[in-house]
Amino acid sequence: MIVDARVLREDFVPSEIVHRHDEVNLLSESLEPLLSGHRTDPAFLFGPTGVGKTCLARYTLTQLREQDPAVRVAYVNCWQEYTRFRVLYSLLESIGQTTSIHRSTPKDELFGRLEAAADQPLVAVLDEVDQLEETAVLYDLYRLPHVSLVLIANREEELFASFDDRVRSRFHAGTRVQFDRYGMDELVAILRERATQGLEPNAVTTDQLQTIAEAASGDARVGIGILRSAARRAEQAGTERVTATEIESAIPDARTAIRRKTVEGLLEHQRVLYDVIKEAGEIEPGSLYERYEQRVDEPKTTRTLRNHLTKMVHYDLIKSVGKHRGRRYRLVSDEKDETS
DNA sequence: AATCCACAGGAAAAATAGGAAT
DNA sequence: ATTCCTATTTTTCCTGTGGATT
Repeated sequence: MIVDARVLREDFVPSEIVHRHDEVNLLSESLEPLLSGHRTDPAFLFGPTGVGKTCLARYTLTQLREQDPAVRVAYVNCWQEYTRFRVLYSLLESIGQTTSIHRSTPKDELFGRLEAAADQPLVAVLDEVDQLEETAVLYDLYRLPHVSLVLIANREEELFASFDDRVRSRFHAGTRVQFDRYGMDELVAILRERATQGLEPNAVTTDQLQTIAEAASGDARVGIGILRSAARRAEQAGTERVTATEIESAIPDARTAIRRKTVEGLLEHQRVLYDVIKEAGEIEPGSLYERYEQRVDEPKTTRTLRNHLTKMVHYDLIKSVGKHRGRRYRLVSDEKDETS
């Protein structure tokens, strides 16, 4: 059933990009100065989740490296690496300069090393850059002449709103590539590509891919997740073809799997908060804090709970409705994704 | 309309952590 | 083992906001 499982992973980068030729061209044009040894203006990739921003960045940069292997590429996900230290560390890591760096190395030391590695140009791809808490690091990187930036985020306005003035004025220049939601047939084509590479021939029909694409509503990540999950079920059952019921049951899988993963990654105290909210359905902050304190040996202050809560809102696990006095917390509703 | 006050969230201080240097 | 150093997390202190209450 499954021939090549890698193809169905969401971080898989296909050898050919479907339906995004204009975007590829825009990005590679903006990176062109690197081939003649110049730095580039920062490039921005904007668009909702699952429209291929990350995938396209990876693809374009591997192509660039084929033309000029001297260019180094570092890929940083700012969701996990959201401090200045971690971003710099992560960049050094990918150019192999991380030896003898430890917890007590000052940030300036990290910056200095990056500065010293000017012999080869470096393209730093900062994914989910709107999650970055210390945007000052962007200014740092901007000052390095051998570092070129590719910034990936959902929306331009929100990204720039989080910048401080220094950063904002520097980043006004640069190429912007806007990604739109995939249309139904585009998504089907993408899924078809994955199916022919990853599954046995005729494992899924185009009609079935259509169903998946509809359920994914333009989000390729979700679509591929559904396909993967359905294929796994089919393999478990030992059949040669995916059945309609396998697809039906794979649809909720894809969404809950993502959530379960993030819930597992929560800290213990955050988990308690999550559980309390889950049990209550909807709860006002006051009694949320109360119940939390009853459940935990050494409760944290309400201030840090508030920090945890805003983080969990970021993770899209919970939602806060209302402001100030009348605020309530609840789990983010499963069903529909409202357009953000 | 005026006043509470429950809450959010910023800033800065303080506690914690953990590797390095001695 | 002890001290030092810095990133990170938690607490303390605080201000502003807008819904609730009178």
